[in-house]
Amino acid sequence: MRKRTTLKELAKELDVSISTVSKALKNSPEISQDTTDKVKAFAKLLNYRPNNIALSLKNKKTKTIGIIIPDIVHHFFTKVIKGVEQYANDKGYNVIVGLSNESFSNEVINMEMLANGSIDGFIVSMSRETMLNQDYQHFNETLNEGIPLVMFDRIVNEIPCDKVAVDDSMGAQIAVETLINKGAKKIALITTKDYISVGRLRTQGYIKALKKYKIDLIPELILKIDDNLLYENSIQNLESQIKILLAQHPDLDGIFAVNELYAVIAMNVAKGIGIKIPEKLQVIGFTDGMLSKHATPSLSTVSQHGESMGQKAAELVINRIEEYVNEKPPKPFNTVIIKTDLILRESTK
Amino acid sequence: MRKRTTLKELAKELDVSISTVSKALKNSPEISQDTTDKVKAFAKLLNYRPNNIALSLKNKKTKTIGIIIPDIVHHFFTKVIKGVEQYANDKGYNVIVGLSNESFSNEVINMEMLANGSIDGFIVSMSRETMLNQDYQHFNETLNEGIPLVMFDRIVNEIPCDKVAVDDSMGAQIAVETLINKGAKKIALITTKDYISVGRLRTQGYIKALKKYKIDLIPELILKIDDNLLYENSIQNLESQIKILLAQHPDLDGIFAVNELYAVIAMNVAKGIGIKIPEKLQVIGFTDGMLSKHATPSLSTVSQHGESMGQKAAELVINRIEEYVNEKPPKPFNTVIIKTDLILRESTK
DNA sequence: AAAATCAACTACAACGTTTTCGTGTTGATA
DNA sequence: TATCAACACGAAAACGTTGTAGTTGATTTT
Repeated sequence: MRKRTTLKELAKELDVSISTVSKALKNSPEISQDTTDKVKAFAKLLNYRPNNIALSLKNKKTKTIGIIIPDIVHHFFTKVIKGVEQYANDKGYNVIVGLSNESFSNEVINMEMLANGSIDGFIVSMSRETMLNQDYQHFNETLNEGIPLVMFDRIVNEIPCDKVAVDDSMGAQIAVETLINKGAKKIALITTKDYISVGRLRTQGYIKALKKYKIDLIPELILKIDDNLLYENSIQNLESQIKILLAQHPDLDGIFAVNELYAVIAMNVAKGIGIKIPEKLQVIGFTDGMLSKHATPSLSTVSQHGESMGQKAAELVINRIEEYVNEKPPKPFNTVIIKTDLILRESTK
Repeated sequence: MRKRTTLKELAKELDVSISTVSKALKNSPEISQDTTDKVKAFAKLLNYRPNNIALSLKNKKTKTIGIIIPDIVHHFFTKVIKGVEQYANDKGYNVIVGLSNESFSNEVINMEMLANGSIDGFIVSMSRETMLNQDYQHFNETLNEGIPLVMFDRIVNEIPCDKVAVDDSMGAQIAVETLINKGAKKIALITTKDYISVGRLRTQGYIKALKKYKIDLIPELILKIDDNLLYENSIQNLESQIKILLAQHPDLDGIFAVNELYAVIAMNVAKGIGIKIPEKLQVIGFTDGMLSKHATPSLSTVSQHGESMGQKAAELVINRIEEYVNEKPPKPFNTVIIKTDLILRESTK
């Protein structure tokens, strides 16, 4: 087991000073070509590579960013991570992932664990519990310590930082308008409880679309799901609610759901009781994941471009990080809105 | 913007030495109760938290582990990461994620980027290209440098390290035997090219099951998919191959696919040409993800317990890491096999 | 009263770098 | 021959910690 080579070792073997070795490896003009060549050759021989940690300590930057998300087993977040990785790696940054599991305390612990110098900046999507508590102290503390923070998807006005969001309201509105234009007269909404910002915004889009087309809003047609329950229970609960909805409103001809899972479940329930999709009932979801593509019928859905969001978020944090070092006057915070695309498939006419 | 507090600052303000502050915070008996109290109070006031990087440099361990995977937009890998995170966080470790995107050079670059002191150990699932190249030098180098490495899922004998794998062959065999027991006489296999170890092993399981039941192996019934193509093309290619297969073998009554995507696509193609599932054709996949649960009909599948794999892998690396520090004689390497479970749903009788 | 003990600290090296500021040779110039 | 760059290199500080090895001054021991 060969130990890592250090400058000191190279210096000793070559009988020069550590400084000389360091400079030679950096092609400093201070060092003669002769020595430089010798040092480099020897360094290569011993497979020298500088110790990142030492560099981090010296430079006070780690070249890594932390991303904190509520759940990794989720197509959307996974896309975002991919985007972050891409941009970050391009810029020579590493990405360290923390999972909050939708828990406030996990989020706090994770951020504290990383804020001790391990990372240069954060990219965060809040946990459900944090949104519910509305306790943003850990974010503000992070910001106070001068650590850049970019929030995405689940964002909130109270925190002064850069943000990346999907145009939830508009995406939803367009989806619902599309249903209307394709002939739907009575459209149900399957959404989350209000404290989830994206659910709330998508609900607003639904309402706007109805208003625009002067369709009366029927509160009974809005299912607000509490997916705080266990996964299996939550699904069964949703299924039975949809069953009731379809039974009570046999003339329902459109469903808009705020994620693809809800949409697919709705389709499955409807198919189960013999309702033809899209002939009798049209469905549009949100998030263009595996489920949408391979459901039967395949699901028309609003694509959020998670990868772009990730890239943008990474770009924003890294800009802040490198801006801090240049001591420029801080720029005002941006909120970047990523536009959605409606992808039409078989679940709409 | 309040800067991070250091021991030095605390020392200066309190007019004691840095050592005293450090020791007081660690409750050293060398320091009087009086001083200890004062230091602690002041540290709390200034929100002091030790700098991780400095500690890493001093202790020569970073308390973070790197996980390198081919793709993060993939239910199985995502489950594994979750398992790794869980165990690692429990033990006070952070997790840094690197994506190879199935590319050999990305894998190498990512590992080199992290091996420079940023992490204490690796958890890796090889990229497709690495398996194809059979170039494992970067792994061996890592091991030579004394960095523990645990491989999972896509493993290979040539690398002397701990491994975590699914019992691919047995999982597949049981699945195929189940199809046979449920009345299937002519069973097709949809698998990957042979250089993917898991595909190869699952193929072996298929063959074993046929042999056991004395069913002749018909080479035409084995579809070896090259998913090295772009996603969309790859899917279209697969669809047309399945279409041909079903046309040429109208008596086909079983399909075993080595992942859930292939299985779902096969079901969709079959349904498209009017074949009833499971009455006429039974299908079993591999990997228990979202698709399996919510396809119509829902897919019977072999569950690989990704989360357990992740936990086990994390346990193995961390054990190695902490073993190294204790300078114990190295233990022989383990290969842990995680057993699969067959989950029966609607795609089988 | 000298020596030993003790409590409560401080100094310093070390972890691996980078970088600033020397410093000792050269060879050329005045 | 004294002066001065130019050249090639080295010493040391700094990043933030920790732990070992002093260093005090006071108290106890003999």
